[in-house]
Amino acid sequence: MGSIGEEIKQMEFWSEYSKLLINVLYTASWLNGLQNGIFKEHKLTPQQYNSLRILRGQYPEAASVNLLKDRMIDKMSNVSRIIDKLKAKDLVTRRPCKHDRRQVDVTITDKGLKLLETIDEQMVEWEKQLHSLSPKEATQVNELLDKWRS
Amino acid sequence: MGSIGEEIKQMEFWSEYSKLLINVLYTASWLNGLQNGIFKEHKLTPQQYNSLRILRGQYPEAASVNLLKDRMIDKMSNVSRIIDKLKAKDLVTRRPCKHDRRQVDVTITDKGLKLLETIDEQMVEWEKQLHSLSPKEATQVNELLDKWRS
DNA sequence: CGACATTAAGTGTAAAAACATAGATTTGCG
DNA sequence: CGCAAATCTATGTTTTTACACTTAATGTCG
Repeated sequence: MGSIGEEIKQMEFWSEYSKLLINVLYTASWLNGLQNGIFKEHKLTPQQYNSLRILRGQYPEAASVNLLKDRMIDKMSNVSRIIDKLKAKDLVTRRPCKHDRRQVDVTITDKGLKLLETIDEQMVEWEKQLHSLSPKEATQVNELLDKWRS
Repeated sequence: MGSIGEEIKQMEFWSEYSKLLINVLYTASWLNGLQNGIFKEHKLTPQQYNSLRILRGQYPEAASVNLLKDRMIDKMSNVSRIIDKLKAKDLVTRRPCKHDRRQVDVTITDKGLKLLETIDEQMVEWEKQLHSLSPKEATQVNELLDKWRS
């Protein structure tokens, strides 16, 4: 636990909402740090991984750059260049969309699917570290975060 | 609500922990996006803001670069350069520490304190948008996130 | 004291993010 | 149809991050 974690608990005079704000940002950063260990092994950035996951969700259909952008965790990403990197590693293909020549069809390759499978295995192991909440509690946080954003 | 938010709810076959992982990352990105609006007005990055907040917490004491690093939400930040930027705007001072000449004493200036006060006001207004949870629910999420990280 | 490990802060560099904008295509409407 | 607005992707540029390394100072232990 970092010192911020301690600090969050001590901010008695702050509103619960301020605490929640910082707590969520801090927890996300903590998760990112942990995940990066796995990503780095495969020379992927979190965003590249995120893109591949979305593309797998569409497979065997293609996804447009815009669809990717909409579904990315980080909306500000420059998807074109992320695709460039993935294409350079043969993890995706990119070809013009037939029905709308402005669009581009991005599809995950077998190599990309295989890489995700490998990472899946590691993720399953890694996620076991995160079971300090009961499934019920995890569900509860999920529901409350959804409600918060609504 | 972005499409990921919808998607999270639909991932019925995933473990609650996977959902929670993505949900926290997504919520943090959502919050960052909202906050950036305020920061940009004042030409601050989230990390510069974070540093200023920590320095205000220490005021009128100084903070070492290491103390800042430990308390930053994002641990990977290069604090030296963040301080450079803040110093260039006269929001902090930097002077050698007397007791340990390796260390540097970083202190928030009056200008920095004043800037934070301005931002505080905006934040209070902004945070009102985040009251779709009851205080009790906010407390609950805070407790559960703390437990999750432990 | 003196060699060696440790700690603190800063820097060089390549990669990635942020932001604005361009170029090409499609859409909608008079 | 024909033109303006909207949409989709890509690119140029600046700033920030990630990571390895350097320099300086302190701590440790013989």
